[in-house]
Amino acid sequence: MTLDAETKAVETPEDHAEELRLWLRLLTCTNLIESEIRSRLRERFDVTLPRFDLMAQLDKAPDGMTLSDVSKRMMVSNGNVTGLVERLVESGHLDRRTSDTDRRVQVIRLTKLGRAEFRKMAGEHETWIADIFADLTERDVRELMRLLAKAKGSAQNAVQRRDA
Amino acid sequence: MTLDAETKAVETPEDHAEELRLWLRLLTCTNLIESEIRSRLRERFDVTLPRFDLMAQLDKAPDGMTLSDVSKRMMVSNGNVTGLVERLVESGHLDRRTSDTDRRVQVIRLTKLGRAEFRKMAGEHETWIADIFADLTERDVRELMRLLAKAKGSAQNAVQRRDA
DNA sequence: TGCAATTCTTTTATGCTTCAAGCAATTGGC
DNA sequence: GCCAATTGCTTGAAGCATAAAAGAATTGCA
Repeated sequence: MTLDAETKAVETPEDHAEELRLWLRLLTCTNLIESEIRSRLRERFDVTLPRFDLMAQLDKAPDGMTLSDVSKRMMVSNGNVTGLVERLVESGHLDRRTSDTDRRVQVIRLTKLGRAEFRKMAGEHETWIADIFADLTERDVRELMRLLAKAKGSAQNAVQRRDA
Repeated sequence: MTLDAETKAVETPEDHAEELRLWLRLLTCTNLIESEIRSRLRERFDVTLPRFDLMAQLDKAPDGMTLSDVSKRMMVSNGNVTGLVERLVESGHLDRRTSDTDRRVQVIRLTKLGRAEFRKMAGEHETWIADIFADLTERDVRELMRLLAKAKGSAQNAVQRRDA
């Protein structure tokens, strides 16, 4: 069996068609769900996904966060956060102030309005997700969690290898 | 057991925390891989993922495709395709002509240059994906494929229900 | 103390993405 | 043959996203 596998690996340069199909399926599945969530957020609350995600971060940080913190947590660029925050301050959902101890730092937090709206959205959002995964059994969910964790680890290793 | 479950369902409005965590994991996992692929495409070939995806569609259609076809296949808006195609024609990767039988229709196909470059990129791309999923066993891949298919079906059902 | 390096944020240029509105060509019913 | 509806594409406005450069403030070290 081991010999066979090795022989094959030498004969045909490599067959990675399965992995490729897995990647495509992962991507389609995620995109399908993501675009459904975007639609519902837009329709129901007239809000975009990036705005929702930013508010979700801030909801977990009652004392506020710096723009850098947000940028790291959301895994998006600094410049991106600057613009996003600007629009959310504009609409009254966020409060932004310069830190007392370091004038380079901007601290943002949810306003009362922002928090109230987010909580409302988050509640519905959770039911949408449940609805979307309704056909999966508890066991399916557990297995997916496990395999996705493994896949994520594998991807992180690949990133590491390249960065090295 | 059944009674218990039902009782619980009535008492606590619902607990969908697991599904929510599954969604977040699916999203992070996909984003991690996608951004790694974007980086590599950019570094190695100075090309963006949307351009690569569009060329991938055209590589499978030697006789060309209409913009609408591309738009459906890629699941993006018409206006998006218009701009994408414009830039790829500009750079010499695509050939675009008005259909003989219907002057509304634009038919695009890869140029010789476009095809050559795409083939080169596609080859490396496949090895990147294999590298990214290297820690998964064959069995893991099969299981993930199966569960993602189920998840996709579940999501499609949810979309259907909402559209209805 | 002074100044170089670092850190935090913003700005700029470019590209992707959507939706909505609009234009051009074709089709279908009368 | 005519005209309304449909189809295919483009345009325009707004938002999201990045990388790179630059501007401010702080830190650390000689």
